Amino acid sequence: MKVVEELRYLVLAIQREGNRLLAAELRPLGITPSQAEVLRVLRDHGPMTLNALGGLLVCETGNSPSRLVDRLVAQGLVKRGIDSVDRRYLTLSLTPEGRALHRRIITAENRLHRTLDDRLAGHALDETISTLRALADAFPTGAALARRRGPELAHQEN
Amino acid sequence: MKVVEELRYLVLAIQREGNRLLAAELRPLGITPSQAEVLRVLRDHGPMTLNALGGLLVCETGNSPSRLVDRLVAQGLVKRGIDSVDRRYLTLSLTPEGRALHRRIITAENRLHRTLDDRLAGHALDETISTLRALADAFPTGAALARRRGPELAHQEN
DNA sequence: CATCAACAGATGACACGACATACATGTCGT
DNA sequence: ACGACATGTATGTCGTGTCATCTGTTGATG
Repeated sequence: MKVVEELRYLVLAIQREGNRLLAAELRPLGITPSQAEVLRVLRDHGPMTLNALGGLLVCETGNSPSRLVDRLVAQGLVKRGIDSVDRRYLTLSLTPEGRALHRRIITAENRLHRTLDDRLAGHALDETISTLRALADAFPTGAALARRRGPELAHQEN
Repeated sequence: MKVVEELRYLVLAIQREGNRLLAAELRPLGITPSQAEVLRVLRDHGPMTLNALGGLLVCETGNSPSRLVDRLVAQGLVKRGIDSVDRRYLTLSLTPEGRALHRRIITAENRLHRTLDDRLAGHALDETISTLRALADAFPTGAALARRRGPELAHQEN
């Protein structure tokens, strides 16, 4: 089995299991990992339009996460306003309930991170991270992640 | 952002984009990445039951990939027989069409692998692979991958 | 033999995730 | 002002992926 192929399957396996573990942690909160990512981005990067949100999400390639947001609005976690000067734009922001839930999400994610840290004990992650970044940064969702890492470092934002 | 958290998002981004690229390569063949994995496992590990297939798939945690197989049967790529001595068991095997398609799948996957190799040029993958294995092997689907790497090395197969 | 537990697989329900397309709103050239 | 075009969002469709539950078959227990 080629090295790059094993890498592909390892990434697949880890993503699946990580997602399953996180889903289990989040289930008591009534949300999914993708929904948690939306809340997190809205929390960290203030009110924004649907397109801008899509550009910061890793979990969706961007077309536009209308339906993902729909469910959060239905749960009262996100407020969807209409921009008054250009009515094409939405203004997405967290409701107080969304902000409160965000704190519990952090706790749940931290439990997952402890689990992962335990499994990774004894492995230096620097080289792994930099290798994976080299792969990811060339892709749109990898770029989304780079934007979230440090907006000040990103060039040519649209 | 914690290191392990960045790792989680990198894995997510790479899995998504890798899947998208592979899906694009496979689209002309009329199958999806998950379906390709089934064909590959059936090809490499002979006829088997649905449960055994589930145990070797990374793309699904195993409950049982009935519906995944359904579509392959509907396309005439997989034959679903019933074990004559115990009618609970299926006997899944490739049809000649499935075998023929498998060769074209290999070609498509190789195109993806070349793309990934290019992006990874200059990065030594050994440490990355071993770190990711440490993470994956503790999980069921990671164990599936380990079984596919070398059945002779796996202990306590069920 | 009757019953029941264990097991293989199928199915229902729900939320993604990707793609294509439709709709609504704005902009710009003439 | 009008009409082509661009842009932001919504929606339809399809194939997963996960969980829960159901059905049918076998085998063990009495």
